Amino acid sequence: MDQIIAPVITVDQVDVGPLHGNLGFLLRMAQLQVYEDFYADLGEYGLKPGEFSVLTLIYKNPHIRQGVLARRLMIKRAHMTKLIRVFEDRGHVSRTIPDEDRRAVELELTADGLKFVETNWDRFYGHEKAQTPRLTPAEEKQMLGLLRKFVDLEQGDAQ
Amino acid sequence: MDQIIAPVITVDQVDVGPLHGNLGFLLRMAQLQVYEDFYADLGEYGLKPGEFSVLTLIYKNPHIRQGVLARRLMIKRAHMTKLIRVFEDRGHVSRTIPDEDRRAVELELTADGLKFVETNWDRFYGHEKAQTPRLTPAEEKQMLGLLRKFVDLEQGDAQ
DNA sequence: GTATATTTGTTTACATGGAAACATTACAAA
DNA sequence: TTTGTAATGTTTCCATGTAAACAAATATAC
Repeated sequence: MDQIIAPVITVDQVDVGPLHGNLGFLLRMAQLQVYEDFYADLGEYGLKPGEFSVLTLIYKNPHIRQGVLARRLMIKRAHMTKLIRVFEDRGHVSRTIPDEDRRAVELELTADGLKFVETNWDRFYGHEKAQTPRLTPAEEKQMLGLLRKFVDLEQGDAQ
Repeated sequence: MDQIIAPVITVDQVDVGPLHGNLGFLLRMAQLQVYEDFYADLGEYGLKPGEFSVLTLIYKNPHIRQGVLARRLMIKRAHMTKLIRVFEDRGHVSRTIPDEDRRAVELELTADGLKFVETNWDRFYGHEKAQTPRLTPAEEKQMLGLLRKFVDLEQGDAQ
């Protein structure tokens, strides 16, 4: 007796339903894909996106306070404490408690930290170019602009 | 003797440098903001974005296999195992091992799971509307289209 | 001035998610 | 067949990130 077998759904047949128009879902997927590319390229150097962002902001804003850094990168203070401790242990970042406000902590790159950032700068920020072009250059520019507006980072131009 | 005090950097004065044009960074920031809104609205109901996505896909694709679901949502198989176990314990999802391939697991909503999805559908997918409009409707539509193209989900229409 | 509230960073305990090794089943080669 | 290889899901261990309670310093109210 023949049996009716339900067809097996393959990945590209999956009906994502309303997720098709869901911003949170699409942002998450996009981010995962970008990170995947990132690690495929740079994983071997032990560079991580979040860590390098932190160092970049300290590099660009010496004496920035830990809480300001955390808010700007949307990293929780509790987590920032741990991140900074690692950098301090590596000798890449120094912490100073300012006299004006002895609750705060001001951050600075050490000489080693500076060297690390500068030698890895291109490897890190030149990275986007290498990717498989999922969007045309015009589309990518458009998307970056929309994202900046979305996250309220429209002011000023890039480095 | 007067002392020269270095000006304290505030959040909106932070120079983000090349992160200004960095896709990974902007995507991450955008995603964090969307999730923040989401939890502000729906946190009290105990709904989580990832969980509801899983249920939605099982709802829209009954008998989908666990691995297919994982790949589509870019969730690692190891993690999917844990997610599905929770749904099973809650009585929202049932697992079946098909005869055609006894390694696989096919997923289905239980009656309770179906009820849960349907009663929470609007609360979940009607959510985007309520947000502070960071983008105009036209810009939002544009962004969704670009994101879909970016993540290769262009085919088909929503819902 | 003193009391209260807020800000800043840390600690601790927990939640979320991934990597690697594994067991089982299916497939391919000979 | 049987022998090796790949696919599927699970387990264990670890990394990343958050929540809540806390300590210290500052700001605010009276």
